[in-house]
Amino acid sequence: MFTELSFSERKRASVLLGAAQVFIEQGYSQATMDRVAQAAGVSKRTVYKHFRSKQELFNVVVDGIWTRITAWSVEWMNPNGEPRSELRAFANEMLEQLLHPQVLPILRMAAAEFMQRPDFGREFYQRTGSFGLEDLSVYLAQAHEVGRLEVPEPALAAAQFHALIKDPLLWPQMMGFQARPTEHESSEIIEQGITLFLSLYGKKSS
Amino acid sequence: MFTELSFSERKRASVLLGAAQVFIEQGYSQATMDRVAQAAGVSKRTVYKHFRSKQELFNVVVDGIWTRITAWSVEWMNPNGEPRSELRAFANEMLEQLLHPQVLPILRMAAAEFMQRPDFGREFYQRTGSFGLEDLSVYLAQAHEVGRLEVPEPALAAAQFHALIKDPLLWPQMMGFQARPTEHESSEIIEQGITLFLSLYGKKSS
DNA sequence: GAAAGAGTAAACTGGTGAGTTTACTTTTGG
DNA sequence: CCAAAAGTAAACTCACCAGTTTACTCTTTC
Repeated sequence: MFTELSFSERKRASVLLGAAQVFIEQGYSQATMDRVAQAAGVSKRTVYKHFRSKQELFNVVVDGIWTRITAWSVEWMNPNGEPRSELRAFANEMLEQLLHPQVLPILRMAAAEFMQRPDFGREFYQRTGSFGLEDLSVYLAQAHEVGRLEVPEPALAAAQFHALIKDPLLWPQMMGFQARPTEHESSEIIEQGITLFLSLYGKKSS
Repeated sequence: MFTELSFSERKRASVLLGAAQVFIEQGYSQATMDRVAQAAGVSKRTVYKHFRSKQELFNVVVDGIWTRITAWSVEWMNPNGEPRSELRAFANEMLEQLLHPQVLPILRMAAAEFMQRPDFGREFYQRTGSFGLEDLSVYLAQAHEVGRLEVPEPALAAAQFHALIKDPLLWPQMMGFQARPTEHESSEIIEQGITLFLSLYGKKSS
């Protein structure tokens, strides 16, 4: 069943959609409210009916995208499963989130924006930093418990694994390269990352 | 012997200094040319005598800081040295560059700016991506040659080591945390990173 | 030491863009 | 069906800021 949206609610949704599009392709300061209204197919006055200011609109847009994207949890990780394939699944899932076409522009704008607003920046990081980091940490601890892995410091190890996968794929994207890595490149990085990771934390027996 | 600077050259230097300061603390679009002139202790007209436009001034400032910072080479790495201490020295040197107080704002502005200018972004990345990556790769290849390490794919391994050190320290900074990591935190990350790295690429004998 | 080139302060131009107002039309809900 | 709430288009206010002009003064150089 579809949720019925009133006329007004539909307009509000249009504004958010248009704003997301414009902010993502122009960045905060380049985006104009006229452009937003145009992209939303709505009058400028309507934009201001729903959102007090450009800044407020921006906050709502970022928050919406961000919530949708970071709302994944990794409860499905199985401590008794074969570590290599558990880690592979995690890595693929993480990349799915990170390389989502809406994420990168948000990260970039965020980096620039938060130069001015360190308070907001901190709160933002709580969510960014995550990207499944805590869940991974929990999995590692459990797998250690169960004897599948040997991970005395799960939090540290989780950060290391995270870095091995995230950095080589995200950093070049952040810094100007726009081509999304090919399936082949990503899986090379993932497999080699896992190999390195397991060389220290894997059970010698397996 | 000091290089003598003419009156005019000194003014130009002031402009660059003031501009660097203003751009770093305000970001490109927030910074105004009046503010730059003021910070430089110079009239606005003089700013425009030396630089055609705000954009040109920005380019020169970024380029200057960037060149100064990335102009380090790692020729001193010794393939016959003890790998752990060679890697430790490399990591410390890299952090020195990365956490330089002028670098972070530039990285952030770059991320935001280059959203609009992918061409410049690419060139920028050649230098960013590096941060000693190539030198590290060469070292690993040589150490492999000499039998100190076992690194069949030096470029890949270099990227992995880079990620292990860079990501956990730089990413939180990028995304809003402003406190520079303590000496203790960094060295923990470095030591654990090296341990993981050597567990796969180190000679079993050593 | 005088002309040319560089610097200064302050006012000005022109464009842009956030947010508002106006005069009107459309949608909604009792 | 009819008020009031919401929407529309377009013109308007107002602040801000890149870049220029003016009417001077200070440095340099020949």
